[in-house]
Amino acid sequence: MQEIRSSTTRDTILDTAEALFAQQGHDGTSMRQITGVAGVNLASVNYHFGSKESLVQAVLKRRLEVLNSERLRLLDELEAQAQGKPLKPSQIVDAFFGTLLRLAADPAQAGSTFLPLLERTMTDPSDFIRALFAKEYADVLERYRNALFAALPDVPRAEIMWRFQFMLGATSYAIIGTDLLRSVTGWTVDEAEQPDNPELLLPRLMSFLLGGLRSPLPPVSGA
Amino acid sequence: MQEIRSSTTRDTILDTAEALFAQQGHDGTSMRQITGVAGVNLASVNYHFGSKESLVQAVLKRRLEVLNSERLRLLDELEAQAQGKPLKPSQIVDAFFGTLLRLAADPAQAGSTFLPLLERTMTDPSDFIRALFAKEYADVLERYRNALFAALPDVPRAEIMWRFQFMLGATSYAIIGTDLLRSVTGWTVDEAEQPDNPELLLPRLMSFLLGGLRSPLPPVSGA
DNA sequence: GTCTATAGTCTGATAGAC
DNA sequence: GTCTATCAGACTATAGAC
Repeated sequence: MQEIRSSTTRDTILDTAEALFAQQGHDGTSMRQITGVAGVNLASVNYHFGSKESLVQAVLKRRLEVLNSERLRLLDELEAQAQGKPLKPSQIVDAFFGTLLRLAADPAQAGSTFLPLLERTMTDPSDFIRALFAKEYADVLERYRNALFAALPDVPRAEIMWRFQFMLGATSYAIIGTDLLRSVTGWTVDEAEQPDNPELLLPRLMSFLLGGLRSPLPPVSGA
Repeated sequence: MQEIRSSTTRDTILDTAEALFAQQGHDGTSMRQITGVAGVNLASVNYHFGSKESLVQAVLKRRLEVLNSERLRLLDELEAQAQGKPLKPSQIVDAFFGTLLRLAADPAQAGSTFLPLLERTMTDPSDFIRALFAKEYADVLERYRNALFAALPDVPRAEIMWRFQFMLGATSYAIIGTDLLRSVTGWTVDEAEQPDNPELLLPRLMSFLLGGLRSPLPPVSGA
C-alpha cells in the first residue's frame, strides 16, 4: 500500500501536530504554528491531508488503530486460551485498560504525548471527533462488552456498563494524573518515585479498578 | 455588595456563555455567538467582564464557589459531629463527590449544563484556567486530603492521592457518561430507567468509588 | 450603560509559478 | 510535490456617539 521509505513531510506534520494538539488542543493550534514548528510549508498540510479537520482525524486515527488492534489481539489470545469458558474480570480489565497504560511507556507510539491528547479528545463533543471515535471503537467495545457480560453473569448489564464507564474515567485521570493533581492542588508525591512510570502506576490503577468493579451492588440494581 | 434586583444583561451573558461553552468549549465559542444568542450587544461582554478570558473565568467561578463552599460546609458539619475522631471514608467520599453529583440535579445551579463544562475544563491546560482551578480548589482539597489521611492511617499517603485522582476521573465520566458511552459506543441502557437521574447514578458511583478506595493495596505500596 | 463602526490581527484555504 | 502570495472571512477589542 505504502512505499517502505516514503514519509518525511507527512509524518513530520503528524508528529508535530500530535505534540501541539496535546499541549494546546486542536482548537488552540493553528496550521501556521504546526507548519512553523515542523519546518514545512503552510500549504503542505492541505496538500497531504486536505484540511485541518482531516489532519486532526489522521493524528488520532494513527494511534487508535495501534491501540485497538492490540486490544483485539490480546482478547483473541485470552479467549483462545480459555476455550469457551468465561474470562476472569481481571484479565479483561488488564487487556483493555492495561494496554492503554502500556502504550504510555512506548516511545515509538509517542505514548506520553498521545495519551493526554486522547483523554482531552474523548470529551470533545465536535461531531467529526465523535464520528471518528464511534468508528474506531465500535469493534473493540462490542467484543469487550460481551466478554464482561460473560465474565460477570450475575451482575446486571446496565451496572456493568456504568462500571465500565467509571473505569474509563479513572484510567483517563490516571494518565493525566501527574499534571492534573499536581498543578491544581500543588500536591506532591513525597516518596522517591516517578509517578508517571507506568510500571508503578499500572498496579495501582488495576487494584483500584478491580476493587470498584467487584464492589457490592448498590441497592438500585437489586431489580 | 450587589444590589438585590440587579442583573439582567450580565447574568444573561453568563448563562448563555455557560451553555455554549459546555457544548462547544470556550475556544470554539466566539463572543459574537454568545451575544447573538443572548440577544445583547457585542460590546457588552467587554463592558461587563473586560475580556473573553475574564468571562470564561467568571462562568466557572460562579459555580465553583457554590460547589466548594457546600463541600466545606459538609465537612465542617461532619467533623463537628465526629468530635475529633477520624471520619469514615464513605462520609468523606460522599461529601466530596456526592455533592458534585447532587449539584447536577439542581436546576438553579444549571447542573446539567455546568457539570459537563466543568469536566471539559478540568483537562484544559490553558494557564488562566489552571490558575483559576488552583485558586478555587486550594482550600477544599487541603481539607479533604487531611480528612482522608486521618480516615485511612494505614494506607500510604501517595496511594491515597492516587486513589483520589482515580475517583475524580470516575466521577467526571459518571457526569458525562450518558453522552459519552452512548455516542461513542451506541450502547443503550435496556432497562426502563433514566440514566442521568442522579438519584440512580449516585449510589452506583458511590459503590464503585468505595470499592476502589478500599481495595487491597498493590504490591508497589508495600514500602 | 448601550450601541455602531471599525481597527488590527489572525484564521483556513487555494491559485499558480517552479 | 513544494513554494509564495494572497483571498475572504472570522475573531477580539475599543473608540466614540448617544
